[in-house]
Amino acid sequence: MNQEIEEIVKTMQAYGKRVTPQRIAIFKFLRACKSHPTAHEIYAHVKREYPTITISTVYNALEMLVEIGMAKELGFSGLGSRYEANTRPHINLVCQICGRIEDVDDVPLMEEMRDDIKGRSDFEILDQRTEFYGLCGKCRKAPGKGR
Amino acid sequence: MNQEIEEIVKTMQAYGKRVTPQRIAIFKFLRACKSHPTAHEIYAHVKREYPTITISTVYNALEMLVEIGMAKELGFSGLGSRYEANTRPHINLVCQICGRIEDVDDVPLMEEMRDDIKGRSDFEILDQRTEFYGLCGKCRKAPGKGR
DNA sequence: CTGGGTGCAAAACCTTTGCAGACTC
DNA sequence: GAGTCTGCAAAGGTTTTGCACCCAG
Repeated sequence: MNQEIEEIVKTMQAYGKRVTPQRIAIFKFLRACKSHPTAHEIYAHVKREYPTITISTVYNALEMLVEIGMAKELGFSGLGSRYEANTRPHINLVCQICGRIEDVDDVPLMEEMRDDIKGRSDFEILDQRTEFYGLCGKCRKAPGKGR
Repeated sequence: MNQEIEEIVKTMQAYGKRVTPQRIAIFKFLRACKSHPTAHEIYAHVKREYPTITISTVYNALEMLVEIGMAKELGFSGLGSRYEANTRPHINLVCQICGRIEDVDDVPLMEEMRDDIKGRSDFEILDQRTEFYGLCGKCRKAPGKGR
């Protein structure tokens, strides 16, 4: 953990961003939490430690984390955005029943696809997002147990 | 065009949905429009032909189209959702300057990736979304000309 | 005719903005 | 100390909801 915190502190400083305890707390939660939380979920969690924090501070911090490349924002239909600290290219498996999101890392095909697109168009790729929607293992086995 | 309309009418009927002129107009626009419009853009366009239509009817129709598999909704951070009638698996290239979205069809790697994920996890894949973010050809050549 | 859809208004929700005071650097 | 960030309040924009009337089946 300390190592990760040092990394984020250095990155923030490199970008001229100020290191505040609220920002550290938000990042720590995002890093530890595998569930791709919404801004409100992050807010609810961090509020335990910093009861005076507001949602606007959370949005502010998240925007900054995305800007310096330490977080990613995933916009979904209607439900608002979810955030994740896994910034390496990976695939998200989104369960349509329980809403949970699993990561799948180390997918060499993602790079292949990137190269394929590069060869086909004059689009300059800077970032990517790959998602599969369906049913996670739990929800397949336990129908009707969703949110 | 008539063929496509017949197809959507049949599909709607198969799902027990009512076929209204507003819904046809919305679908026709979505089918013809390559720009992945927002609900408001669709509303603005269809309003020319049906001046009494409201945004809630548009949302209603779009929800139905997504439900019966004739349209897809792409949620983005903050800016609201965009809709498309291209329901085959494809890649979207999203320009971060001008906001335009290009489709890339016929990417066999998408299927390979699907199979790869199937082999790795017990997640049942029903749908997918693949996007690359960056600069489209025009915006690469003409910097500062964005929206 | 019957139920679903449209259109209207209002509400709900998420996110952004403006600003005074606090804190990092 | 200077300037950014926080916290508070309010606004903005998108999407949803409730309901009377209307129309497709």
